[in-house]
Amino acid sequence: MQEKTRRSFEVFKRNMSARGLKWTRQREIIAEVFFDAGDHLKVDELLARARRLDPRISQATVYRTIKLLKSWGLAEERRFDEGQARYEPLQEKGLHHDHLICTKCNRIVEFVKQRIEKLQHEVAREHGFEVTHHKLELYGLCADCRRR
Amino acid sequence: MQEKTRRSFEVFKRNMSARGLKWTRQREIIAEVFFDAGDHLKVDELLARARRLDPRISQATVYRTIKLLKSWGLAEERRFDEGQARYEPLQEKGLHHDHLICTKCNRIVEFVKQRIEKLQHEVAREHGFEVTHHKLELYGLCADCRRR
DNA sequence: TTGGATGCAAATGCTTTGCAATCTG
DNA sequence: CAGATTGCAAAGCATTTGCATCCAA
Repeated sequence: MQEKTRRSFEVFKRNMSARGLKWTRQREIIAEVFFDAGDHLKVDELLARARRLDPRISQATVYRTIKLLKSWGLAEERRFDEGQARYEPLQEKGLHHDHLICTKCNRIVEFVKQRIEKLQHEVAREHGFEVTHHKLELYGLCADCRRR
Repeated sequence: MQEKTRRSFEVFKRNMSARGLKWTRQREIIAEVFFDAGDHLKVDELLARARRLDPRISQATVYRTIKLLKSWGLAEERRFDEGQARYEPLQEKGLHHDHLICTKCNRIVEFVKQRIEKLQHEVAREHGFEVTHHKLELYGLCADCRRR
């Protein structure tokens, strides 16, 4: 298990006991797989990886566990232009990032651009809005796919 | 019917005959309601309005008509943080805009910010990407809801 | 007349939920 | 042991589709 996985893992575990919830084999496996992946996994991918460690894990449990992770700020749901949602481990708060998505190979690259965030707040202010969160997705071809 | 509605309406009609498709009562009503609304309608809202003009129109036909509108660049599908998609009439090409969405009253405000678009291309270039389209949504409270 | 269009209901794909059986604290 | 959790299958939603009927060209 990677170091950052361990940290998130512990937070998850602590949240469980703090709320009188139970620490089960399923939750342990799902959390480990999820935090270790670091990727933008879909539920079926997460389920497949979890089942390598224990074939009896059900899809329902994966959905239920993700819901807990989301509610405690440990996971974020992303909906790109696909049918299913993807989930991504959230490390420390405040480090918001956005995504570049290759429409050919589905590669997902994260980026941070302070100046864009600033301009967003500027736009919001002009319209009297107070922004709580935002979504910025850039779709196109990645370097590899452009060459082909 | 508004003037801009009429223009889109004619483009739609011309596309029909040019492709050997038929101009039906349903398509006429759905297109008129859609272009006149100018808003970000959900399918059930569009259906309700269409049924005021003809109660027999089916949901399936609304979905099928929207699919045509999308494929000809006359409608754009938007997926904010809701279950259902919203559709918006697309006037002339090239005038891209983004959205501010009030999480309390669901008001949707459109905006254009050239400098953000520029920065997006800059980010893409840094990562070797070639952007074809993007999605920028700012969620928060609108001026009215902030006061309350 | 005839192939496209419609309405209906059934089918989909993703996600959620009810419930009996099974575990954890 | 009580109450939380799980697996399973059924239910929910938004959207799509098969098919018999209908209609525009």
